[in-house]
Amino acid sequence: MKKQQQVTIKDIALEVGMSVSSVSRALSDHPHISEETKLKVKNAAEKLGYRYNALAAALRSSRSKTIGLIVPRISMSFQAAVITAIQNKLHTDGYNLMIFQSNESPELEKTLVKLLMATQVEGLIVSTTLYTKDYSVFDKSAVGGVPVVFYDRVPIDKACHKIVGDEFSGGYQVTKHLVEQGCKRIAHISGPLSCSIYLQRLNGYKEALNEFQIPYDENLVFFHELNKENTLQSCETLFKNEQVPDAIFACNDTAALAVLEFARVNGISVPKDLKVSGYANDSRTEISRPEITSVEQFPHLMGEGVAKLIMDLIHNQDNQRSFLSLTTPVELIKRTSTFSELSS
Amino acid sequence: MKKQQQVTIKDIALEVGMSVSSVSRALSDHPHISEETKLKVKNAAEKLGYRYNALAAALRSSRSKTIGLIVPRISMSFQAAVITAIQNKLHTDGYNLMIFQSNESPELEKTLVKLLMATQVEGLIVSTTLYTKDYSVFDKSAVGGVPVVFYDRVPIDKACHKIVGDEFSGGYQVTKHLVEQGCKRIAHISGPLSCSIYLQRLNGYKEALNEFQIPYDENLVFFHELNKENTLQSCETLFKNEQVPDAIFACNDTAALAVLEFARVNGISVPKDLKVSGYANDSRTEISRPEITSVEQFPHLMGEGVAKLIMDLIHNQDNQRSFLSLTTPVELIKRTSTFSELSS
DNA sequence: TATGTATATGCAATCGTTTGCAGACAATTG
DNA sequence: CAATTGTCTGCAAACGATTGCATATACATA
Repeated sequence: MKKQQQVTIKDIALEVGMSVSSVSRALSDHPHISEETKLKVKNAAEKLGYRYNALAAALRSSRSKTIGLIVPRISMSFQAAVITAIQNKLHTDGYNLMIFQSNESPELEKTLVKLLMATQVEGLIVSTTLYTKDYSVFDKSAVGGVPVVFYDRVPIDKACHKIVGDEFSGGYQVTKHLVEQGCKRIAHISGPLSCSIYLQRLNGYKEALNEFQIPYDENLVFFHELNKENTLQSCETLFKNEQVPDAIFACNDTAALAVLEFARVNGISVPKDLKVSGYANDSRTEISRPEITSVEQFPHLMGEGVAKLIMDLIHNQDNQRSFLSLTTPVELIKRTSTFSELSS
Repeated sequence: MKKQQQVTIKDIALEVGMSVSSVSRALSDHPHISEETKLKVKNAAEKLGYRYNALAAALRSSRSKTIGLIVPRISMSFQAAVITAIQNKLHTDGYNLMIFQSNESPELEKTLVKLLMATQVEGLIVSTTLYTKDYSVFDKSAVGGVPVVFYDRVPIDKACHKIVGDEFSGGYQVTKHLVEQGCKRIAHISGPLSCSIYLQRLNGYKEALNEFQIPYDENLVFFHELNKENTLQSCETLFKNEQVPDAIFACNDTAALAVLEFARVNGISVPKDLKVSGYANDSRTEISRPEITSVEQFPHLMGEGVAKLIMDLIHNQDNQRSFLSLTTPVELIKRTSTFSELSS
């Protein structure tokens, strides 16, 4: 007694005394089949315990009804929210989502692309690792013409379909807000510039500085993975100088929290002596004391945009030669970490 | 110019002047093929831009190399961590994971099971919704003998393969700790008892009360989804009585945070007048002020256990009639939300 | 020389669907 | 009544791999 024999449409055909083709059509509600037979067939299917074999169908029709997604990690709350939105939307269109995590490794990312292509996905959705530089695996030729949509972290300098948050504006708004709070020496703790989002936020930061005629000081800017350890390290460096910063704009909330911890340990008062902003507006920003100013990215909006776009691309496989790009809004959420006690 | 023609092993066979069977075997490193031809075939594959079609292989061999997973939502940090562990482990074994979210809906959960069965997964991993009561879709007959492993939230009163945290112990430890801190009226904010974890934690709670001869008072116990709104509501109720609680044991950290908020708003001092514990030890517990006592569940351990178990079950499809159950440890993490100021 | 063994390859069926085409039959039309 | 149309159903060839079995060759052994 091993693998119990599967019930196939052939068995149903035998049961109701019809051909497999008619059974197939009956099950998929083909208009050329009479209601009567449809009912008969469906009942027989039920009775025999038939289970549809999507694999066989996909093979024959070369429509797998599956979309692949590659993301650095699902544990980032922003990503989890985007993915959920994508998945829900795709589900209503009868598509499944195959989710893989690259763990920030470009090599693994490459492997996963191939893996997904092997499973015959009809579309590919990608938010790249921090270090992805070689985008050749995503080339039209490499993916065999399967549509690819990037979101959030997208290729720099490469035309592609993409949906991104308005990172420039986010960077700009945070910085401007800090300036307006009276800050003059605004440090920026950024991720690696190989990653699109950090590049754009940096540009926004520079733009705001420029607008207010504050010189860009590269001693105030750091590029590294935005975890706690690295951030503490950067704070260390920042506060070793005689000229200490009066604000720190960190590029995610984990980093902002680390800054707060540093401040606490070193007796620096936030927001009085140091103003701190994060980015992404994850749920910890509200819980922290002080609450942390951050930038909301509306992951749900982005997810829906991604899903809509990929479905469009799949359905209009015309000789699509141009690329679509959508920018979703951001919103600065001002909280106590950036308000001087006077104004609060 | 539509769907560009796929390169198949047939094309390779043509190219190198061999049969498809030999090509197939060469590509999969079959021992009966000479190294020489293997090389020749692989080069030709590379040259022609061949991409393996996992669908076709799965259909023929009836081994899809895919495992399905259904989880209430991936945005819970505990779940994200478990999933990541599972996925990494399965990947090393050449298996893919297809992740679906039930959004706490038993109906959707049922649909997803069928969907996954249709895609011919070789195994199914499930953490149920809060309200799943009908487990018939997971019956051996319903899933066609595909192994099913439950984790975290598992069927109550139904023999099955499962991996669970030591919820009883968690509930017991939290309660005992609160008693030892001098609490006499310990409220318990629990999830619905249709969900295994809450049932077990409640039992642990009762056990500890019993041990210290504190009567179980059902006015102190609440059952509902553990979101902020519900929890605030329960606090409201609790503090309307003349006999207010001196501790609240909430069954997740979101609820514990809501309790803290309630306390803050109502001028109740934590931990002095009210001690608060959460569960799951998510990253917010450390950030909150006061920091929240919680229970670490070691999601990574659980994930690895799940992956190992499902692989075992797949590889030993013997007439397996008995069920395996693994209980992973928990650890009480004591923080300031439960320490009276005297002892701190 | 006949037999046995090991190594390398090919034949052809098979997995469970989908789908273009053709055929059967009834109903409608001029 | 013949011709046309419409409705329903069946045939058989795919889709792209895997795999049991047979075969071919070479070499060693009795």
